[in-house]
Amino acid sequence: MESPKELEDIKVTVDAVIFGYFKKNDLQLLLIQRNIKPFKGDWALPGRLVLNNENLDDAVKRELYEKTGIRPDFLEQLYTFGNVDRDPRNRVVSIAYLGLVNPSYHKVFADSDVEDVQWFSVNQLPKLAFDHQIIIDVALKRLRKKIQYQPIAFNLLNEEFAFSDLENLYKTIIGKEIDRRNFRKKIMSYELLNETNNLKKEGSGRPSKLFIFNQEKHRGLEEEGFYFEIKWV
Amino acid sequence: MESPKELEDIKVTVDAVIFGYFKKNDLQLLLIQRNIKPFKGDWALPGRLVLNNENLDDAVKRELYEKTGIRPDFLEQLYTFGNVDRDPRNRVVSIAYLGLVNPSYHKVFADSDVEDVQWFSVNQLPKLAFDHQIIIDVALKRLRKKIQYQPIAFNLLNEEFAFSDLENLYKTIIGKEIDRRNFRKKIMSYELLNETNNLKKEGSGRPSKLFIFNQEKHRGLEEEGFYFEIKWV
DNA sequence: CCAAAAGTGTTAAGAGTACACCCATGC
DNA sequence: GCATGGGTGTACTCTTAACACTTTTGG
Repeated sequence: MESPKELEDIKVTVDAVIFGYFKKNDLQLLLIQRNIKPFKGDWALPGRLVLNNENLDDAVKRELYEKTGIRPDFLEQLYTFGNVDRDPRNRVVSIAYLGLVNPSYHKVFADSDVEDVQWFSVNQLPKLAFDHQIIIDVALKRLRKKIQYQPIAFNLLNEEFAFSDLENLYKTIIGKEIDRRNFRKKIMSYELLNETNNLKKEGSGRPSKLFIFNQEKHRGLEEEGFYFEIKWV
Repeated sequence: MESPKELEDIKVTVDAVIFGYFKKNDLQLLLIQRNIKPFKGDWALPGRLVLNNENLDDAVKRELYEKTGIRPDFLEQLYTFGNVDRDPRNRVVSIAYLGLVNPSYHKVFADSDVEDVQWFSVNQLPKLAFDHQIIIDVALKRLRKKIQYQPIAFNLLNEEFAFSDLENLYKTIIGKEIDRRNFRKKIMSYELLNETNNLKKEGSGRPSKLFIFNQEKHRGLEEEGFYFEIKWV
């Protein structure tokens, strides 16, 4: 029943979907341009084969840092893509990760074995290699869902951020208008933001107070079984 | 920087965490007894190497059917476990799946390359091979969470079930008491249960009406962006 | 003083929670 | 008629949702 052709010879890779938030309405995604076949010249998620002696998480982190200069503030496993025909060369099973960074804290560069590294707006992605468009769709869906029950969006903002930044970030990711007053009330009710003495003055209008997300307090609450939730935003 | 030792030679497997609900308070899990080393004689999740020409999902389904006789009603990818030292023989990356079945619809048997197949109460598991206890912990956590926002628990019940069965199932999985009246009101408010004309008469007490979960209606609502939710049950 | 963005409170409707008695059956 | 489990309603509290004006700054 088993022909030799069916014997296992499967490559294992990791791929990373890294989101960065630039400014109002601009959620971007980190892509690399391939300089080898197949899909040479096309854009793809950063990723590579997993080495024998490295854990999956370490493999993604290293790959990201070495090939693009990024160390994401948030990184978690997304889903594993393993259909038979995803790569024309070999059977490849890829463990995809979802990461969040504040791009202003990380300067990206292209490693020598990559043609280029660039941020792309999620609304204007180039044609992607392999099944990477599907992976990105899954990642976006997860991100949209997850910011509603876990306070992970802060990883996309500056350490000190204005409340309107958070509000715009949520609007951008969810793609809906939200009621400013109710949103603020809800977020504030969790008492997870520390107010700083600093103000953001930018363009016209009244300057805004800056806040810092209190990671320690959040971890504490999480252990007590607390759950963050923003209903339908 | 790369020694030959680091070159990739990784095996890819799938493992399945299959839950079955027997009766009040008895959530069980399907395990097989290994008859080869390592961990010979120990119990483990059903699983095996993925063949070159089969998708991951197909691999789990086939493995389950061939080795235990089960075709789960609900099956989804859980998480991928790939730490370096999970298997003493080789580097193995395992894509774990979470499945739900009604055990009375599936008679289990042990395939020839397996010592035995058995259901175990989740509260009384034997010592498990590899890192399978960790996989099970992740699966249980996911199940507890997921029944609160997706109506998947019905896959564990008979097609026609009494309301109290559902209630006990939730109590068993979540491990908390729930208010019968409020629970019923909430579930009924989704209008996803069709009442049948049949009654369940069993032991003493008033017979109970039997219901059927309306899959089609649920799929329809899901497409409209409907979300099922049972708050903290 | 005008434009722009930040900051703020109240009310009405809906959802969640707590709680106890009657009903239908078997023995 | 009693023991067992099934079936049901109401009042209170808390959360959500809708909604608009004042404040602070720069130009």
